[in-house]
Amino acid sequence: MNKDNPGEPDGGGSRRATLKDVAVAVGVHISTVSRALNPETRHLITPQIVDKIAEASKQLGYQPNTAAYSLRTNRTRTIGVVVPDITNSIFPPMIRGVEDALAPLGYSTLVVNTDGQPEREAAILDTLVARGIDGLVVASVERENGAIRTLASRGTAIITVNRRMDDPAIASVTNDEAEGVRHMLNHLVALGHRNIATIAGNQNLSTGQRRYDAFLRHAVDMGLDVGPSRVGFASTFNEADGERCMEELMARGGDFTAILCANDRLAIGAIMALKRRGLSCPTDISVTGFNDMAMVDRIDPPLTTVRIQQYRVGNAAAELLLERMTKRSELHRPQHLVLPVELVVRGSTAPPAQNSGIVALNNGLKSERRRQKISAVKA
Amino acid sequence: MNKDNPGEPDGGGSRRATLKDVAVAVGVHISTVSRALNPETRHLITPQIVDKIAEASKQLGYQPNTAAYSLRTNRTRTIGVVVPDITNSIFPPMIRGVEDALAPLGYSTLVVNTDGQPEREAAILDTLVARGIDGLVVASVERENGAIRTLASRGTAIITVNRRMDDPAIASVTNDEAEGVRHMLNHLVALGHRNIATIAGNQNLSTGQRRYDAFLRHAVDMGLDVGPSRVGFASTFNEADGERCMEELMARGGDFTAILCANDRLAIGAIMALKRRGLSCPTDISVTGFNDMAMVDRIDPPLTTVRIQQYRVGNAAAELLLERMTKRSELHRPQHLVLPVELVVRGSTAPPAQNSGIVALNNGLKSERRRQKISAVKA
DNA sequence: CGCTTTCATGCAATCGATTGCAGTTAATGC
DNA sequence: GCATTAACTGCAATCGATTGCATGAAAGCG
Repeated sequence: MNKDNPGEPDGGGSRRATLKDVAVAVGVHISTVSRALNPETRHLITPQIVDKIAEASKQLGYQPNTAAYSLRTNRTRTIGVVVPDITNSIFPPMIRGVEDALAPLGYSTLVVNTDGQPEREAAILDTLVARGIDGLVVASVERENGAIRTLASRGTAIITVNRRMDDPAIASVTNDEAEGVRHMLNHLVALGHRNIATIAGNQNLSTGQRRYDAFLRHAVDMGLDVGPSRVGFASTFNEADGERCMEELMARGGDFTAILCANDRLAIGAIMALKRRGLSCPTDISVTGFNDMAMVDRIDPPLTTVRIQQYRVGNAAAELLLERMTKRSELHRPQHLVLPVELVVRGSTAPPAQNSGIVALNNGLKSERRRQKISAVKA
Repeated sequence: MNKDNPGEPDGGGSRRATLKDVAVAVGVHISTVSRALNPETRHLITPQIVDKIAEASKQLGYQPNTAAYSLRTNRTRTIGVVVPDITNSIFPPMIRGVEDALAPLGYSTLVVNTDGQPEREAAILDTLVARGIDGLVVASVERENGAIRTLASRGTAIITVNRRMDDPAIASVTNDEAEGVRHMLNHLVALGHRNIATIAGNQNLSTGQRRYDAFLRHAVDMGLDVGPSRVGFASTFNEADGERCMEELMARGGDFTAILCANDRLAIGAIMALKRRGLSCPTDISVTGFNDMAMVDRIDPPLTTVRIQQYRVGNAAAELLLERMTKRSELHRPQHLVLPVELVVRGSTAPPAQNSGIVALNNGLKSERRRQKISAVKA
């Protein structure tokens, strides 16, 4: 009486086997099959029957219908991963970190891009919750985000990764930005730099804000001069903005011998700006990055940077998320995991040259040097 | 009588509104609501009622339950994207190409990694079909793959992207490998190279095979000598294997002045091997890549390579897939789209030096040159 | 040997949508 | 003014699983 022919395991266009098919094959009720196939309820069924059901279900190639399962249980075993742009190479390792933790447990991952546009992000979050995702890993979040807050307050399991919100109620896994900046400043000072500029990132992002804060705090602690003429603000974490900021800083006088950039892409842009001006990194100016994204060890010059744990940050986020998705009974205390970072010294930093810095060069002579020095006076 | 309180649009832990909620709010049957909300069937309902329903549904924040929809219609509006490793930077642009084409139409994308392991791929494909995906974009496919073939023959919409199967029945969107290789050989010959080696990719992959075939064919056409001593085979498209192959080729004599690598990562490995040996690219040996993956324009030396259309290849695949998913009625003729490629000349290629090549150097003198020449004799 | 308890299984409701069919109402034709 | 048709809307089955409850049989007990 069945509309199609199940029974054969691999027929041409044959319907997928259902619980019912297995049930009639074995001669039991579908609820028995359901219980026998579910490890949680298997003990309710006579072992011999369980065996027969297992056999038949294998035979028929039975695979549970996800939609039916979701409809009934309200769980999809799907999570959403929201990134600004998968094309930005720091995100894929995070995504893999998430997937590798969750896939073995039967979860699938919906990956979506926001391009850093909050409105788009809001729309995307809507689609994801409409799809009934069990949890959300968000790498694109700004420091304040109403959509995320309402979702979280409604009980959706959410973890932000790499970035965090100001609201401490939203759990996060991030890197130790402050330590990274401190290490980097130490490194530069140890090389003899005293006049250090910075290209700060977008201050609406926790990464941008925290790295800049740390720069200010630690620079002062180390007795360095920081003034507005030594700070450029990038609105986007990309090469073009790095270039723009570097040019601005140079135009403003540029009495510095090193520049700490809030991430690798800004640093790359900064180096391009230097090159364009006929200056060289690190000979004239030391440039540092942050993140240690792929390939920055192979560029020219190899970038000195702070290595964040891109994969692990995603992996850890997935594990926290898992907790929140499963034992959603116990009320979730806010959780904030901060992973340690590591300084990676490469070729883009060097001791300040006798007469290095840009001031020297601003005053006319391109590749020649002058004596008027500010940098590395009495390191 | 309702278990929870819908009605308020944004309540605390309130249930999601269903068709039923909208129906009682308006005072019609749920089937009417369903039809009114579906553009296809909207015309069956009185306009005023449609308006009231639209109003109420907005008011209640109604969003259709995906699981219920899928269960009933057997369509999930979800597609699977299978890549070897999202961390490999040529894949993210393809994935974005797919997403950007499909997301506006309400499709979501499940991204999964195979790590190039066929067994893992098979298991992953199983999960995807178990989830009832409407279509599949596969970037990880080898030239022969039984799992894909059975899926396709059972009616699943499938497109392979970047790579293709030998079986012409499986639709694909790829790049013009042969043209890329031809352009590159032309470029090298124009520079004066006559002795050109190659590091071929995995021959189980269409990219590896086609690029190598093209190398052989066009090299012969151009009257170049190619012998076994000038061919290295990489089993994996990565830097380590490129390095290994380059070392082997050098150990074997290395009577060549340029080497064409089957992709950028192999080229990077080759350049590392040269550096390690104290040789320089392009002064001693010209090295070329394929793909133009991100950042190879910034490495040292900037890589001469063939630009494939990473984003467009994914984008086009999504569009073909869409056709196959929607009008699945008409029988699908095999489709193979091949996108044009472009030569990108950068710093890793140069005319052969007077006494360049490795033979010269193998015979003892490191950076010095000898007269015994094979290269660029009478170009 | 009869009664209670336990264990295994079946029954049927349910999740939230879609859709063929039936029924109602209104409109039209003559 | 009545019959016929058209236009809406409602009814109810259905998709495939899960699960509380009921029922049946077997086992234990006195």
